[in-house]
Parts: sequence; C-alpha cells; structure tokens
Amino acid sequence: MPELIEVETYRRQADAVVGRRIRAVVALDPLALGDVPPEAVRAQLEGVTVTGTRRIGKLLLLDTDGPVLGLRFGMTGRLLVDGTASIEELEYGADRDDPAWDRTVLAFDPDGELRVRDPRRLGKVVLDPDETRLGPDAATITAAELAAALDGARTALKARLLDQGRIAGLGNLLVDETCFRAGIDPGRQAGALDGDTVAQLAGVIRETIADLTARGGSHTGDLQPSRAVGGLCPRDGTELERRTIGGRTTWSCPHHQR
DNA sequence: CCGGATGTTCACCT
DNA sequence: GAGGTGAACATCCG
Repeated sequence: MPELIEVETYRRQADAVVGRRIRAVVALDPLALGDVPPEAVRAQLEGVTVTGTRRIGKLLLLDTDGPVLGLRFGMTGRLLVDGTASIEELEYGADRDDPAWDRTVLAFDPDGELRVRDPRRLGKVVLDPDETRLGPDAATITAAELAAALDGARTALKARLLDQGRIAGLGNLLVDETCFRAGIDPGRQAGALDGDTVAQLAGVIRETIADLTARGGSHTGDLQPSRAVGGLCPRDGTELERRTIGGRTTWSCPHHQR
C-alpha cells in the first residue's frame, strides 16, 4: 500500500503522538535496522519526546528532542497509532490482519502506542536518515523540478519517475496512473520529452496525487481495475499492454499513450 | 507448487 | 565514474 499518498496518511496519524515521550521500545525487528544493533536504537529512542512529524516522498520522519526517527514501509507496511489504522488500508491481502506482523512497537508516556505492521518485512527503521538522498516531493513537484529530474536521462521515463533520488514519492501504481492520464508512453526516453510535455506531466502528477488522495489511496486510480491480463483501456477500450520497465510490471495503453 | 506483489539496495554491466 | 539493469531481500496470497 505505501506510496506517497499512504505515507501522508500515516504522517497525519503520527501527529497524535507529538508531545508524547517514548517510554519503551517494545518491539524492534533487527531486519529493519540493517547493521545497527537494536540496543543502540533502543538507547537512543527511549526517553525522547516527539516534537513533530514530516514526510519526504515515502519516508516518514518523526522529529524528537533526540534523533530523527525515519520510518520506511516497504511494500506492505502500515502504521497503527493508539490501536487505530487509517481507513483506506484495506487493499493488501484484503482480509487477514495479524498482530504477529507488528515489527516495530513504541509505547508512550503518558499513554498510547505506535506500531508498524509489515507482513513482508521490507520496511526500515533509520535514525537520522540522510534526507539529502531524496529528490523533491512528488505531491508538489514543479515543472522546473521535473525538468531537472528528467534532464538528459536516457533511461525510460517510468524508471526515472521511480527514482526516489530524483523525485520522491511515486511508486509503481502512481507512475502507471500518471502516465495513463498524461497520455505518455512510460517507455519513452525520459530526457527526450519536450518542455511543454514535461510541464503538463508535472501538473498531472500533482493532480493525480490530489485526486487519488481524495478517493482513498494509490490503488484507486482509473487504470487500476484494468491492470490484469486482457484488461481494456478505460479511455478507449484498447487492450492494455503489459511490460517490465524499471524492473516493475507496467500497464499502459498502446493507443493513447505515446 | 509457482508466480507475482503499492520498495529499496547492491552487485554487475555498458 | 556515470548511468542503467536485474537479482535479492522475506513473506503472503491467488
């Protein structure tokens, strides 16, 4: 579930713990920490107070009076705060929801908790993450920023849009949806788009994020129901094409996406 | 049993 | 070195 849209809803939920103190790190999955020893993370987090929340792309940041706590959600991570999840998180696996998947759990003073529920364990917990490695946030991307991100790139447009160091926040579903709406072939060479097309695409990216946010998530796009073998373009009825671009399954309309 | 999955990283290649 | 590609990671689901 987590692309920029989902992580932004997580951030809003996380706002509830601003002003609270981390009383205990109840659970910590070593796999999420990389090479950092769990004890070190525990020692740095216990006792600090959360002072604010931020988001860059798909990275959720909790500012504290100690280190910055960075949370990445991988493919299947969700955030639960004080026992509640946000409403639009019903898509992955649709049904099962097992507390055994709670990989990171923080308990607060005076009360409450925050937990990351992540079946596939591809999420990460990072202290003081390097924020400079992320490009400008897709939700507010300008034509100039997008032009800079695509500049001279010989790779496919989709591959470049997925590159978090160039533009932060777009995932597989959002990229397919924005290319679909913009009428652009995601396989086109990224650096070959003319200025007008880039400006138009920047607008479509922002509008698509706003639209799907209002609908309830990255999986609510117009293209989404047709992302299957034999699926037809919702705009013109052409059979959709399935390819791998940038290492990800890609659905597009060979008729109106050029 | 097999393939694929809303992501990131790293080894390897051009 | 820059830039790009594909496998690996761990787990669940159809």
